[in-house]
Amino acid sequence: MHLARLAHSGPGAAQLSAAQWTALRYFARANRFSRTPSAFSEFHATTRGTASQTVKSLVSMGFLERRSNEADGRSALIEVTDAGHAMLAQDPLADLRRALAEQPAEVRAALMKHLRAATETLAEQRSARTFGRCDECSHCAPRDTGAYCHCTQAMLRAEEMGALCIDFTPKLRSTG
Amino acid sequence: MHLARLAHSGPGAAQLSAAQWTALRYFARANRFSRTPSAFSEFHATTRGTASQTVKSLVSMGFLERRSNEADGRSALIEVTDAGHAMLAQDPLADLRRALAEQPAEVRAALMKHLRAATETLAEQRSARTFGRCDECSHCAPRDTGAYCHCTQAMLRAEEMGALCIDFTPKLRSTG
DNA sequence: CCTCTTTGGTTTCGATCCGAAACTAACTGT
DNA sequence: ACAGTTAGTTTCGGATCGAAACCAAAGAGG
Repeated sequence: MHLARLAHSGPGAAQLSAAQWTALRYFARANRFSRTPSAFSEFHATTRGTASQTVKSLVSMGFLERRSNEADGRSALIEVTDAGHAMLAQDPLADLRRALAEQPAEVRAALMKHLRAATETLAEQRSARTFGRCDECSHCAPRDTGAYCHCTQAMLRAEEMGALCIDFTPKLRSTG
Repeated sequence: MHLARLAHSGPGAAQLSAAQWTALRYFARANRFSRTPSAFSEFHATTRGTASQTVKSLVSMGFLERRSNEADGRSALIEVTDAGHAMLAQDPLADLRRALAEQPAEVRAALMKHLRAATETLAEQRSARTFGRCDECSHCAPRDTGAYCHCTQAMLRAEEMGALCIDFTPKLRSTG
């Protein structure tokens, strides 16, 4: 609702547009299979054309870097630069994060859990994707220190397990 | 976050812009002291000029009606028309409401409570207003079936107690 | 090898939206 | 009466976004 508008009225918000902030956050959190303009366009519920412009603007500002994907000549792999991470430190939504962080841990966990459930219900109605973490995805099978992803048929390192993936599919919920 | 974008990608969303939906919802929920273009501009964290345009467009579409306020010649009182209420029935955010309504009642209550706390913290940092319900406002003193508002110095009927007010001030939280 | 289709991505164009600034009119205080 | 403030509008220019057209690489099927 208007929480988002409120959050974006902060001091550091003027430097980037709302769409640019969202893109920067997305590419900082998405895993290597999901750091493409197309994936971001789905995440942001917009068109590929608009997403392409947003990415282009951030690249020209030096906050994102575009690399070619040798496995697929059409695709591009987007990385957040050092300047991009520095900019993220001034994220106007960080205030909101801090506000939420003041809540006790178990309250936060319950909040996230139910928000996720609502999001999934909504995404299903919109026939849109959900975008979840690898360690909560049904494609992932734990192996050694990391995991094997049956979807991308690749090994994931432990530090990648918390990243967002476009192919996320929720694990079966334990009944009850 | 991107929940809002997702919610707005529904079937009926095309008929009104995001700002217009927000305005329509606001004027349907705000009490009689808060149904003005200025109050909406604060709620939406935008300028009075932009809010004026949004209201004007909705009036010309027949979803809002503008009445003069005899107590203050400058001010305008905005009302939602029957057509406006009919349009609200197709609110793309209604899907989100339904998704949340599937959660158990006490979970919803906890969610609202903590979201409100986060909003208040954030609003304080932004030196913005909070916009809460009259029955949770420190200005309200219960009287008979309604309440007396010390802020506007007016009697509120029982059915007005759930409306949003621009002058909302949270009650003192019970310590603990 | 050669088409057809699909997919990832970009560009252009027009519509819309929005914020800043200038302005009018009505209220308030002295 | 006068200055200062507040509610609201209008205009203008910039930013954004979605639709459509387009290009190139990857598959599919024969």
